[in-house]
Amino acid sequence: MRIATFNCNSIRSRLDAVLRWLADNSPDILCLQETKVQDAEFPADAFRLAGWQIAFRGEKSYNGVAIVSRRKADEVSFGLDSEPADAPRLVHARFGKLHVVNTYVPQGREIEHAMYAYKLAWFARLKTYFQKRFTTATPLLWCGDLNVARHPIDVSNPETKTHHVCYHQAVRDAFEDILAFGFTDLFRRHNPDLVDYSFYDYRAPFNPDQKRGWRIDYVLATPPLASKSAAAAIDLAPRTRPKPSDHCPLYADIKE
DNA sequence: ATGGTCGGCAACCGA
Repeated sequence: MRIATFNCNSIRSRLDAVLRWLADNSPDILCLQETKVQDAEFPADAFRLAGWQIAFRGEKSYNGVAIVSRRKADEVSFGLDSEPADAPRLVHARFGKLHVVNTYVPQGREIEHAMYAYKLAWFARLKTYFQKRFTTATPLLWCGDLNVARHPIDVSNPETKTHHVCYHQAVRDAFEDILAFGFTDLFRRHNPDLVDYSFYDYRAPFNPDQKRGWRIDYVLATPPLASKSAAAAIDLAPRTRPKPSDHCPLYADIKE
């Protein structure tokens, strides 16, 4: 089976790009982030007409997550179950024994901003969420825009990014603390030395060789699935199409 | 070099 994740930066604006990516890549499950639309205005019919099931939760202008799937989920839930109430940043779906958690982690704005403390707390809350529901024996995939680069190889010019909210030591530590639950970073497992990014800031447009970016989107798997993982890659194609995206789809192939 | 461009939405916020 193929599982993928894509921060689409507005599902209405990127609808054609997403449907084309689905048709071209035929994933079983695609996790979307930053759909940026209220549920009543979500273009669900376009997915259903193309043969896809979809579960979504969003709000006006910001955030929003969705899970597109060939098969209908047996169970869907939304959000962290702890206080304070959170923006629509998490959707969980179960397909038989397989659990998928799709998150859009708070970006954090600035190290000194309250949103960065919120981001660090969000990671801690997510760890509790996983610990309460799952064990390392659960076939579980954690996907999404996690707004953190793990290692120097995962960001261009890392020495200049140590005070950035997506590479600061505290957020990297918070991420590793959740990975220690038992997650394997499938892209890095299959491409141990490959410099490939999943995000390219629109504000750095003179980037023809894709040399300035970040690997902040992930497919993470617990041992029962990591052991069956066969390949993982970032697809740069949507960056060279008529409506280029800042994030790139990332997918992993797992043997049945 | 400390900028730059998007998307939503209708002024600027967020990334």
